[in-house]
Amino acid sequence: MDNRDYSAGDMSPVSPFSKFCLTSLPSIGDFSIRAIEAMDIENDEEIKPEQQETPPIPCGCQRTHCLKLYCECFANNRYCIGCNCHNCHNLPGFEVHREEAIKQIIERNPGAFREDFSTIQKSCHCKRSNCAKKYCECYEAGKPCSALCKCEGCKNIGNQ
DNA sequence: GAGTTTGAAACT
DNA sequence: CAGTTTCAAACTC
Repeated sequence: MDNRDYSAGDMSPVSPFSKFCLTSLPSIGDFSIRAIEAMDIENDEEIKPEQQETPPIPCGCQRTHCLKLYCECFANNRYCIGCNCHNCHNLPGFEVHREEAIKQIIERNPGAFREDFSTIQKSCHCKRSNCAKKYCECYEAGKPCSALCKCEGCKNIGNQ
């Protein structure tokens, strides 16, 4: 008996890293199906945004193949669906590339893809926006800046 | 729509 | 760890 994990459903063993992704990043599974469906209709202009559960936030990445955290889709554990990106590798057909990229990012920052990402207190380093524009991640998240932030001239201090 | 500004992410 | 560069989005015109 080999003790490799074949739970992915095909004949390929599941690496520890893949297993991590499958178990810790459940949204990938959901979106892989949607992404494949979306690929079939990518030229169909009749897509109705209001029918989609999660409003798409299309990226426009040009240089990163959507495999770095600069890409909003990739950073949120989503495949690129209906995006305006170029040479996108954040798609079901590039799993090897994706896994390698995710692995690198997790090595650098183990919390980068945490499932409860949205609940983590963000911290910013804004200097010029006064944390009053969406350049500021705290502001964009609708949360006041905290002691974790190192911003200057912060006006995002909640309702005071 | 083109160009500028911004700050996170990535890199050194 | 700090400084610098790269990047894509937010913003302005």
